[in-house]
Amino acid sequence: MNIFEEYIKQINSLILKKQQFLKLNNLNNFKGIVVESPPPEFNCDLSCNAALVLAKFNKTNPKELADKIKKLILNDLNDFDKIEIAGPGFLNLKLSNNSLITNINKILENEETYGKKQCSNTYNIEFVSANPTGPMHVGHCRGAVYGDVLANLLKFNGNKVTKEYYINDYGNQIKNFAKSVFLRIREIKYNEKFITKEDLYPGEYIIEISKKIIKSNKKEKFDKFDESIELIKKESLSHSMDLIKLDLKKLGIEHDNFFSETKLISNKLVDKAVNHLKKNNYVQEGYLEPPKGEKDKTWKKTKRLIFKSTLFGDDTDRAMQKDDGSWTYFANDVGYHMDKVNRNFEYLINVLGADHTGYTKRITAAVKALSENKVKLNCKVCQLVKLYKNGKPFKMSKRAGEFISVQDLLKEVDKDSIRFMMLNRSNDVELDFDFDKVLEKSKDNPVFYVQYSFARISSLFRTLNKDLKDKIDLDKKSFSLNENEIKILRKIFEWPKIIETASSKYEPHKIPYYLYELATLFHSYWSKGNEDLNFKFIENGKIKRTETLAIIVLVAIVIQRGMNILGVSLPDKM
RNA sequence: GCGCCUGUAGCUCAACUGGAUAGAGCGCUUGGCUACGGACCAGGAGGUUCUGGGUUCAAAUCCUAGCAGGCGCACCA
Repeated sequence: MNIFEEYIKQINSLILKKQQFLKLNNLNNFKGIVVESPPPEFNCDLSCNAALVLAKFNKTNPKELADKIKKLILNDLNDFDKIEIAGPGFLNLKLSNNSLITNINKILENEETYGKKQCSNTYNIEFVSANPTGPMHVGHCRGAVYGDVLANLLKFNGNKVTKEYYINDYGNQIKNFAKSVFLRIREIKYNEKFITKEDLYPGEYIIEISKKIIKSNKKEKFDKFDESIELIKKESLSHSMDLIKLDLKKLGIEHDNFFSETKLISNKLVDKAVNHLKKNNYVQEGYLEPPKGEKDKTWKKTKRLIFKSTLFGDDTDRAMQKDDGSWTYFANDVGYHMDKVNRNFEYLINVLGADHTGYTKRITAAVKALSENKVKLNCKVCQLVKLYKNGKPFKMSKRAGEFISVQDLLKEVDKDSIRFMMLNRSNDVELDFDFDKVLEKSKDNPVFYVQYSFARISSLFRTLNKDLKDKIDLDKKSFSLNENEIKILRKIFEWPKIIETASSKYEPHKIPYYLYELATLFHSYWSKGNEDLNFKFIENGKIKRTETLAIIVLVAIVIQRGMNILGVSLPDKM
């Protein structure tokens, strides 16, 4: 149920019915006409721009048109008490008490699904996909939470969502990773000193993995790297992925599918994808231009397979093969995305870190080519996270430039705060994450502030000895809302719209912002009781007005739905 | 040189995707509350929305030319 959508339908069909009376030649399919919530200073519930939009297409005076529409609405629809024309021709509508009650009851009766937009599409969200050469660092955290909440959001609306992790377990970096483990094993077993080199991974976790491998392979001698490489690769990858999965679990994230790059190669998915593209002439042999900007002396002009991604909006065509004829990383990814397309997803979403900005065009182009434009791939880039402590840039690393791991972060900050704060910004803005702020129990800390409002509500219900799910009967004769309640109710009406834009534009940050605003209105109402005893909710252990109870339950419902989608807990005592 | 992102109050950011007098938090400042749950609430000051041009009833939002910052710009992954 979405109150704006319901009334725009009614208003539009009324206008259609009375098109001649309104002297409108062109309705332009009602494009751009919306009902929304007006700025608070216009004390009304809904606002509609129909006259403004239609006046434009019919070259008439918007205010006069607004006046006609106003009369029609008051005549034909009985949900409204009063309509005012404001500004250039906005219709500001005030709902009657009866329609307020009807709308409140609708929400109370469908509390589990309030805000849900009925959809049934299939989505694949690929996110995190951190290299399996080590544990997750903070940089991965933002994309992880973003992807997870996006999945929750789309699922809430009834879509089928597959959360996927692409494991880059192929290529040179994995070889170096295995080599590092091998050398650590030699170090432990034969006391050979581990020498730090550029390509090798020195981290503590490598030693842990090495120990585990020694333990599970007591007979193995680990004499030559070439002989042990397969065994080491397999086991260390599995240990490494376990570490990552554990981190994710602690953040409340679980993927549905892990897709291995190695399997992609062994199943010849790349060859299949390339052949598919060749048939359409999207891939052919050719030469690439040397990279512009800094001159690279090692550049050689070599004939190779090239994907014509410029046909699909990329800036330059892309190499599918290296000099030695093997596939590039991109070619493998094309194979992977061919598989996604074949699995019949309607929408693909890739959540990437800021360092992959330059990659999005080519893979988006590839999906267009692979699916003949039928499947939409949307690459969402999460900008950097900057860590602060006490307002100062913060580095926990022993050596400069080393990333702070998720484990380190989790030692200081709980999952709820991490999740909420990681979404408290639009994904394409850099995010400052302050360790101290996040731990504060104050208005400074939005997580706390929202949770606190729910704790207050829970406490209220304990005092009343009532349950949030108890039925509420609103009396039509005596029904009236005070100024605070009407403000809150109007905010509650906005919830479905927040869900709608957050999910259709992939902007989950709308939710924390909204919840914070809702919590503010509630805290404000609560405090009114301190100034004026008339505003106290309870008298002699009983609620004074049923209306208040209903409004508070609505707040609880929306905060629960919202925090549920964010994956943040909502304690009833704090 | 090229691409993507960003530029809004002193600071960190919103702005229903083209709507009405551009809003929050922090900081500054004035006051109130001290247990329906205290960790809050109310008010005040603070703006050329980076700059110039354009599109229209209407621009922070769209187009265009610049400026500034960030991230990238392999046959790495």
